[in-house]
Amino acid sequence: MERTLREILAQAGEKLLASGLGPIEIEIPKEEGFGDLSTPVAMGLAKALKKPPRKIAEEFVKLIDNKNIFSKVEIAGPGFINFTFTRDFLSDELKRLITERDLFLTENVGKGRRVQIEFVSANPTGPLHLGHGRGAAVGAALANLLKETGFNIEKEFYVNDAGRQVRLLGLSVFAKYMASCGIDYPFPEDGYHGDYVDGLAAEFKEVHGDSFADKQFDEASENFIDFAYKKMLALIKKDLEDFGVIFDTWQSERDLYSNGDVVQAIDDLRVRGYIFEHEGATWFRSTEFGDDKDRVIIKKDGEYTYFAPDIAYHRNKILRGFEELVDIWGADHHGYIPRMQAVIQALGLPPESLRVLLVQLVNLLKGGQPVQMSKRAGEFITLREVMDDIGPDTTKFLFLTRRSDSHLDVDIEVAKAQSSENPVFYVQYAHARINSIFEKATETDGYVAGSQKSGDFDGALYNDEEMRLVKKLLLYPMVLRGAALTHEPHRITFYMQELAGLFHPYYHKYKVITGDVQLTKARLALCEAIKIVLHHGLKVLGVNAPDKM
RNA sequence: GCGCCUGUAGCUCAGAUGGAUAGAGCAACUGCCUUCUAAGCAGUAGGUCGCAGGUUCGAGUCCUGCCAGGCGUACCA
Repeated sequence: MERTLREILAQAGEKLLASGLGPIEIEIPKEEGFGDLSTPVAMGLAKALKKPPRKIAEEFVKLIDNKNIFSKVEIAGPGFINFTFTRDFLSDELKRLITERDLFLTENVGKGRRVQIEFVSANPTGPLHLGHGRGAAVGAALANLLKETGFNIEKEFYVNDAGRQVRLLGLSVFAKYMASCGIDYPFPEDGYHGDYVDGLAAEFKEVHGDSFADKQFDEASENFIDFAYKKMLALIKKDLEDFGVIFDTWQSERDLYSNGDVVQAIDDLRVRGYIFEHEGATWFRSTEFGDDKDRVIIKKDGEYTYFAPDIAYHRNKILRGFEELVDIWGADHHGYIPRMQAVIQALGLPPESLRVLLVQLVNLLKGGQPVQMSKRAGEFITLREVMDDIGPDTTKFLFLTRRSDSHLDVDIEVAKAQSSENPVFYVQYAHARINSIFEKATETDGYVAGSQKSGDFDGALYNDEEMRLVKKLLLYPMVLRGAALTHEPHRITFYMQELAGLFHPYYHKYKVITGDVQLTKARLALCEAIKIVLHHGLKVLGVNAPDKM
């Protein structure tokens, strides 16, 4: 529907102005009286053409072809052009939706462009918490969105298996292990305190006995670090799998060092003239690209800062051939965006090659009271706990009903209590109900199972409520496209709720299966179309579309 | 101090690239199950879009200042 209008308007635009108008804005009017779709294009041209908007709108309307698909083209308000489609056109579109299915719902805007989405990338030093879960839900949904709109997507988890944090984990486990061997060993000041650390120490002892009891940490560090972070990584992987989030690749930070990527990346920047030495340290001149200050990448003591492997990692992504990089970070890392953007530009790429999506941390409440979370003290609610309590579908939906950069309060008590009246069930229920109708229809004489898929029905039989549903369905491709281009999966969530919100009252008011064969066929077709769209939307969100509930 | 994000109904949040009379869910109250699923439906309410200016045909949306909350501002990760 919107696609057709977009083409028609573009043609008219070329006639109006030889240079064309560029992308023409198409809106969904707030009121039904304003037509099915609308464009404010004339108002935007008023200044350039030095004519009143309504006058421009009139001229524009004259240039529009294919008028037969509109039942009304109206100039309204300050200069809106409102389009109302004919029933025949809408009915044909619905038939296409039913027969072409996903092909009709999706539009190839990506044209196979290679995009990598890196998300979660939690340190393998403990279980995933709720914030990671939110990142996982958003990243997976975004990946689905972009896949459905023609992008070539790879999902990657960056494993911070080098550096201070995993070392600290190893040391924490070492201390607990020593204690369990009856040896007094000081627990590291910034060590990890969670129960899982005790678990790791116990497991280690089970495997190795007390054969390490006479060792210093420096002698045994690799044993402990490797053992601990690999266990944690396996746990993270399992949590994500159970959450329904599967990664294509897992990139190890250690490999960046052993491959020589880190050294090469710095050499590369040096050749390009963005590296300098100052007070014994090696710096990256990020101010060249708008960062507040230059950044150290090799410290006075010869150690790399965390920034060095990050540079190498992003360079590595580019060398792998990705045309666009999406990083999903916790909002507390927003301060790193300028320096990462500087890296991208220093490597010769346009700044828009890297898009950083910030996911706000999740604020956890328990019965209205904030729960203090501290990873170091081992006090935090894990994704696992919430997922086990309210289920992966509800958890994901919850994370996806809000813009990713908005603060999110999750009251764990409320989330549990509301598990049966959560919006996700509202949407899933619509899907299940339609399936139930189909089951009933196949039992009824005259309706062969799946016959509604042929698109053989008479759209003229639809009443107002049904036409409203038809139009809503035909807007889905536009919503999907918009959500993909803006990287905003929550738009799909809202659309899903709106669609279900039209279907349930309709279901309640009208019987689909009636004595009238033609009417029944038409209604089954409409239900089929709704089911197709619900299924597609839920798939994008990573949520199940159950046939029974 | 400086930078980024947020401020919309009692609560949680949408609001599309600057468009027409600012929306939904939850919570509250009242009704509806011999019917294709009551995880549903129908009805009832709520607003100085943080405050003050500005830009223009038009501002919740853009700009400036202020207020409030969060985060960041390391040769930590």
